[in-house]
Amino acid sequence: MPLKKTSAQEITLSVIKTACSNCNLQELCLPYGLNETEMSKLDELVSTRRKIKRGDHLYRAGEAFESIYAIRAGFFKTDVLLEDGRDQVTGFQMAGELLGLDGISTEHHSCNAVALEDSEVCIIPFPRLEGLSREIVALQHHFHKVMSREIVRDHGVMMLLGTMRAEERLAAFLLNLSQRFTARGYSHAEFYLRMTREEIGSYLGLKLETVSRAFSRFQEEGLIAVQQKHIRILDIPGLKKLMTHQSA
Amino acid sequence: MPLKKTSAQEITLSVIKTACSNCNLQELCLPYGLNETEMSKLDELVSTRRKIKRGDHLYRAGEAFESIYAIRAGFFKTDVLLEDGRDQVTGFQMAGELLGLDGISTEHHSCNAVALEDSEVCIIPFPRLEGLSREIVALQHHFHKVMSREIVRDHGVMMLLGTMRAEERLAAFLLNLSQRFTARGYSHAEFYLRMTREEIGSYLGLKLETVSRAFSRFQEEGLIAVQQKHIRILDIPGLKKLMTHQSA
DNA sequence: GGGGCACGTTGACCTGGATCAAAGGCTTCC
DNA sequence: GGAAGCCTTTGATCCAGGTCAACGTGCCCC
Repeated sequence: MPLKKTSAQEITLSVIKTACSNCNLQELCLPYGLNETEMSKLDELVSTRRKIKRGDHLYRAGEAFESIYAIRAGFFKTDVLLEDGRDQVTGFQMAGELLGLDGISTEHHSCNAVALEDSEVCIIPFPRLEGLSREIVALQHHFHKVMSREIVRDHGVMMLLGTMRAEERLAAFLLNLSQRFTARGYSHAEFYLRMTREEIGSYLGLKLETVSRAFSRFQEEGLIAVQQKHIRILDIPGLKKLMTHQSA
Repeated sequence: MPLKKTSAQEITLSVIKTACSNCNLQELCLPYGLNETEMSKLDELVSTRRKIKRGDHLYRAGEAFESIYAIRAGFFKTDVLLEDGRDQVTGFQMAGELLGLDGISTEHHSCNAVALEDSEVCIIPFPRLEGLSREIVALQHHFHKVMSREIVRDHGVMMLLGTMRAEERLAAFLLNLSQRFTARGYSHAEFYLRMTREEIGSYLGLKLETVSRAFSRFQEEGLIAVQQKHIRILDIPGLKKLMTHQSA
């Protein structure tokens, strides 16, 4: 149901629920820093949602690029496929994060986005976003920051893949998840992994067995408690130390 | 020497030389797709240059971010430093490419940019670029594409670091350089490397000895001719095959 | 134009993580 | 509720690339 500008008295519960101006992810997502008037303009733009079932694709590499997506709820992975069949997970995305920025470049998506649990995204038609960000300085600037942040994040992953040993990579991965869950108001010490050992390994440039062994080792050393996908982090400073101090 | 707006008859040779509208890198750089009027507006913005000597920094991690830079001539590397002293080269940049996009995110540069040969950059004050890209749709759109391209490039490097073996990485690296030199009108088969084996290794997540051995191996197999920094590519299909076919 | 030094090559050996293999536990879907 | 299959763990072995070491080379600066 597409949504038109509404006066105050016409606002229904469902409208309230679907507007950026009422979204509790504002601070993490695209609307960051907008005033009320600006926010309501953005509301008009971001009016449709899409639910994606666990295991389904939000988009696939090669498809025409039309929109970016803000994750309203759920958890995704993005991955890239090489001609010879090898693939790699390039990232895991959670609520408030944007998907699809890779597609702007060629006007075709360059990776696959797959839901790792039942999820919902806000659809942001890209040409209209460009239009609005010509009007709203704060939106333009924040969008640029978000793209830049993605570049910085990728440099961090390159660093991880290029210089860290297996256990350092996994420690960095867990600390990163912990920090992102914290920013969303969840426990920083206890969470369910949405992805398999193989997907973690793919992201970290390791084989699934190595990931599994590293988890076991962390458990032996009292750094974490693992049971399958359920993780409890017991010693954050310990993990940090392991990450930086190991191979000086 | 800062440059002010000039009327037609005031234009000197040095001004002509320094304008985007007369730059032969237009097609690769920021002005791509602009009409004449738009180009002249961009000329006003991109009015100062800076020369950087081999080995000098264009900017350092932590410095306040104010401008992005378009490489007018020369060759750069960017690298990131970890607290424990480990570092990694995150990219090599050549004429027509932009530097500094990582700084938008936090308003501080997140990596170092170092000239690998005597170089010259055009300084593009970022707030003014944002201003102009609110006026010029084509500029806005192209800038978004450039940032997105950087994200896609980084995913390619992650892929390389995460899934490829040493010789595949080096083959991918050589083919990428070859293709970028070609786009700039240089020979696709013969070039001087501006970086050391150690810098190549850092970028590719390998040790310098491994890079050196891989070069020797390629030479034995007749794929390339190497003498120190001078490279001649003899068998592009061979390198491509090696890149994809190896570990299927 | 010569001396020093950073860069590059090559060899020998070692090791972290890949690979191969097998068995046990969850989840999911009839 | 039961069975099938996926996911995970753990062990044994292997090897690509790292590490250590020594030597060669060419470039740059005085």
